[in-house]
Amino acid sequence: MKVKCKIWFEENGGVAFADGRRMLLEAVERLGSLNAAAKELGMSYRAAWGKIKATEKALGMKLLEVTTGGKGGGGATLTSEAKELILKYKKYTGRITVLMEKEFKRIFENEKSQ
Amino acid sequence: MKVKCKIWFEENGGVAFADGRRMLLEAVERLGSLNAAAKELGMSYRAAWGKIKATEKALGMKLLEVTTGGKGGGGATLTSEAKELILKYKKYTGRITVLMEKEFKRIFENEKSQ
DNA sequence: CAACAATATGTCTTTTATGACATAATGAAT
DNA sequence: ATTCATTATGTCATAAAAGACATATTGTTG
Repeated sequence: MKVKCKIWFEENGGVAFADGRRMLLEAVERLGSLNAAAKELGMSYRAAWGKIKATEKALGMKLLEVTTGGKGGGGATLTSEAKELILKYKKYTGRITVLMEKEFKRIFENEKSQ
Repeated sequence: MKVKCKIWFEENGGVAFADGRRMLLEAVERLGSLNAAAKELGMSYRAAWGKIKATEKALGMKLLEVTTGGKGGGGATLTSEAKELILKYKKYTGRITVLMEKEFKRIFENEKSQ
């Protein structure tokens, strides 16, 4: 038996930010384009854009700095808020994952500590 | 912003056991009947039964000791495996919840510790 | 000013999950 | 043997989530 965990952030009740969104933002940061990021993750641009918008609305935070037109048609980069968010998110989830593994071993696999 | 977490157990990939199932099992233990437990939780017997069956299959573990017929029509009680499972589950999730709160404060609210 | 590649949205379809309905089967008690 | 409240399941309807399709907008570059 394995233990799993999904960690996400909420603001006033609504869904907000979890691992899928984090990967999407990281891909945008790396590729400089939401369209390219969506392609890389195998999802439609429409879906990716929708997730970003929903997250921005839920957290009340602007995530992408966007330009349209121009050479290459435009692009998107992360706001500093977004960068800080994914940094803290990764730090947090990494730490929790370690703690969960440790506690799981303690409670479920080390019978004598019951 | 708040952090949320859903913890569940898996066995070979499938869903298995999380908080809803735990409450259902506890209600069965208290009431001696799956039917009564379902009523208490405001779900249909069909749904409750389906969840139990799915969990038993996923974990490869018998959860309910069942009798049909007789005075009162029958009833259900928890197997010792089931009792042990919810005990450990509660212990585990309780511990993780505390740790998550603590880490959240440390990473998201205590700026100087960045 | 026409072309281009990306952002920006509305809408429709498909899939998936959840719950509702109906109907057996059980077996002690009467 | 009839009754009764429960377990046991198949099937169908409904709701929610995810994805597909189409189309407009933008603004620099050639």
